[in-house]
Amino acid sequence: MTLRAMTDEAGDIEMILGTRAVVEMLSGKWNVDILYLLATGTRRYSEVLYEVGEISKKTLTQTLRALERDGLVVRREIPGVVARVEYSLTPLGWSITEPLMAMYEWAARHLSAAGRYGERLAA
Amino acid sequence: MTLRAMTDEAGDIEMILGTRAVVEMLSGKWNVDILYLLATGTRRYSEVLYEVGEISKKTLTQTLRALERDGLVVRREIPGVVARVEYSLTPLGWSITEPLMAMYEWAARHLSAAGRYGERLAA
DNA sequence: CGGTATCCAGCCCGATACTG
DNA sequence: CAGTATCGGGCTGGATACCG
Repeated sequence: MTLRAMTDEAGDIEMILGTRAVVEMLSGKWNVDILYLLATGTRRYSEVLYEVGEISKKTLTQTLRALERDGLVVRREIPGVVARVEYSLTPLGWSITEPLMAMYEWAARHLSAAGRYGERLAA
Repeated sequence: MTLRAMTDEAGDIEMILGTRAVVEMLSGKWNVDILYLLATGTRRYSEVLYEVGEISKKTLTQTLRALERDGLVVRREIPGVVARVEYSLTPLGWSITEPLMAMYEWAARHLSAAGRYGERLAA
């Protein structure tokens, strides 16, 4: 669907609000990383901490809580002697991989050729 | 294309970097608004200032410069007695409306049903 | 193990005032 | 008209230490 066809049937304001909402859900230094990680399977807190890299525990908790509030991630406590928590994508979380793919494909077609996102983030 | 098919042929790191790059280009309070505005046609600085709403001149200039550095927007000075500058989308700027549409469509399908976009969702 | 509590630096963004 | 200069508040994210 094109932008033009879109603007004909949806108010520009709704488009702005909707798009902004998605961008905000994905904004933050680690949101995309965590979403992609959980898309490869459920992880425990400490696994996310280790696999994401240099993220601090505070920031990890903050980010996971935000993703949870947005309905993209579920937090599940596993009963036991020691604390054990698992995080995984919700159906909504899975569905957002579609726009995520659209973004990646766009970047691959328009940015990677120019080597334009190599310096954006050193992970 | 699915996430799974994607991860098979592209490194996870490239996916993260590419997606992050797009999110960063769109992050910021006014980026999406300005992109959608310019998608409806070229505007002068003062027109953008008025049509976007409560944005300050400083922030508008900052945002336009950032979009320009990212190659999404062109700035053109029109010779004349008084200063006059026009902003419009580049081909790259036009092309990014595709992921933008993907985000809006996702929001329309998954978020608008739950009410306002500002609200959080239940899992 | 899976978090909180605290402190703190940096940046994003706005308000206001001034300029070629 | 299209900015820049300056000031400052608020939020984000990291460092470190502590806890059930």
